[in-house]
Amino acid sequence: MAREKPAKRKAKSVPLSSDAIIAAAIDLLDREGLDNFSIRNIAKALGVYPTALYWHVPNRHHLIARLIAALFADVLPEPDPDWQVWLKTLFRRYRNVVRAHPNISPLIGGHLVSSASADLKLVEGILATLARAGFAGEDLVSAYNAVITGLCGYATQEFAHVFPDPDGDLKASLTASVEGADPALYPTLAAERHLLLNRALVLRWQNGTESSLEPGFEMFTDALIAGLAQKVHRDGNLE
Amino acid sequence: MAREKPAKRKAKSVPLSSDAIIAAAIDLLDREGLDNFSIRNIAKALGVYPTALYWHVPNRHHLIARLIAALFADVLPEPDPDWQVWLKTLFRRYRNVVRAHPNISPLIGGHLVSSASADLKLVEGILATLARAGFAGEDLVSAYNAVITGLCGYATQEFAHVFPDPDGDLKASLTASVEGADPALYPTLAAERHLLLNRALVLRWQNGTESSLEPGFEMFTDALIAGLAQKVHRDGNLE
DNA sequence: ACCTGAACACCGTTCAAGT
DNA sequence: ACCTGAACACCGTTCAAGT
Repeated sequence: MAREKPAKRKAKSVPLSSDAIIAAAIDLLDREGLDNFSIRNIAKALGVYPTALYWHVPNRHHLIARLIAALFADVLPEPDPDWQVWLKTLFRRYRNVVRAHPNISPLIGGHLVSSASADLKLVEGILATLARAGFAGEDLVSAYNAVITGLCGYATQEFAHVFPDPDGDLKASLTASVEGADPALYPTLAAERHLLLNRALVLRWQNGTESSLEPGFEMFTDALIAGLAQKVHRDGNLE
Repeated sequence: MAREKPAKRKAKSVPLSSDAIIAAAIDLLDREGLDNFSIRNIAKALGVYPTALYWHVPNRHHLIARLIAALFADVLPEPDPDWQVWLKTLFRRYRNVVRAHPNISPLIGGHLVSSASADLKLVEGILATLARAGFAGEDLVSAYNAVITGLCGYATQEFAHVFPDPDGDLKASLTASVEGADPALYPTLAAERHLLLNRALVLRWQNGTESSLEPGFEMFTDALIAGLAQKVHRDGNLE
C-alpha cells in the first residue's frame, strides 16, 4: 500500500528545459540519494528518454555544476559591519544548504566542477570582506582559499556519503574497535570513547543527518576566523 | 613508439592477495586517474577476471577504504613537545600524501568510507595532542573534528578532480568571466584578477598538481591552529 | 528545434561452475 | 580455497532518425 502512484511526475505537454532538468535532478538527489542519481533516472522522473537531456545540458559534469550553483544561489549573506560576523554567517548559511541537501556532499568534496558555474558575487563578497579585514595581494588570495576550504570542508565531512551497509557491519566493527580500545595503547580514545563513537569523524557509521556535528562546526569556524583575525592583526595590516 | 609493452603486469603464477589488489589499485589510480579507476581495470592490470577480486575484497567501497588506509599508513608524525608544531607537521604530511596521489581527493572528499578502516593510532595521536593542549570533554571532540576537517579539507580542495575538458572550454569561460569582470560590480575581484585566475578556488581549471595552492595551505593551517590555541587560552584551560 | 530510439562501450556484482 | 565465465541490471554518451 505504500507504492500507489510511482511518482508519475510529468504530465507531458510541458516542454523540457534545463531549469526543469536541474529541478528534477535536485529532487531526485534529495529523495533517492547519490546511489540512484543518474542521467537515466532524472529522465525517468521527467517522463522522457535519457538522451533527451543532452539537448539541454552538455553532459553529467555540467549538470552537476548547475545543480550546485542552483542550490547555493542564495548563500551570500547581507553585508555586515563586522567582517568576522559576516564570515561566520556565510559559514552557517553554507552549512544549512548542505544540511538541507546532504547528498550533494560527495559532489562538492574533491571535485572541481563548481568552477564550471562560478558565482562571482560570492567570490567578490568573500574577497571584499577579507580585503576590508586587512588582507591584500598574495595574502588575500591565500585567505580567500582558506575561507573557501572552510566553507566546503566541514559541511562535506559532516554530511559525507554513507556507503550502503545493510547488515550494520560498519557500526559493529567501529563499536567493537572503539569500545575495545586498549587504554594502554589508546588512553585518550579509551577515556572519551562514549563521546567519540559515531560523533567523531572517522569513527562514525552515520553522517550529520542522523548524528549532528554542530559543536565541531562552531569550533572549526570560530577557530578559523579567529586565526585569520590574528594574522592580519599581527602583520599590522589594520586600517 | 611510445606504446611498446602495454604494461603486461602480471606474469601469472603469483597468487592473488588483497594486498596485491590494493597495490594494483593505487597504481591504477595514480596512472590512469579516477575516470578509469574501476574494479574491472584493476583486474585487467592484474591479469585476472574481474570477479576474482571478490574473493579477496567484499566490494568497491571496502577496496577504497583499504586503499586510503594504505596511503595514509605513515602520516602520523613523531611526537613533538609543542602541540602546535605537531599539528602543523601532521597537516603537512597529510597534504604530501595527497599531493603524491592527487587522484584520491574525490574518494576522500564527501565520503564516509574512511571509517571502514579507521586508523586508531592516528585518532589517538590527534586526541592526545589536543588533550595536552588543554581540550577536554565535548570541546575535545569538537577540536578533533575541526582538525580532521582541516586535514582533509584543504588537500582535497587543492587537488580536486578536474573533469575532462578537451576543448578547454572551462579555461576559456573562466578566463573570460574573470578578465571581463566589471570593476563596478566586482571591484576586489577585478583589481586582483591576475593573482586569482587559476589560483583561487572556484576560479581554476587546473588543480594543485599543475597550479600549487601552497600559500593558502600555510594560511589555512596556521589560522586554524592559532584559532584553536586562542580558544584553549581564552577558556583558561592551561595546564 | 526538440525528442525518440537504437547502439556502443562501459560499470559493479551475483552465482554457478570449474580446479 | 581460489578463480573462471556467463549473466544481470545498470551506467553516460553518440548519432541517426523522426516530427
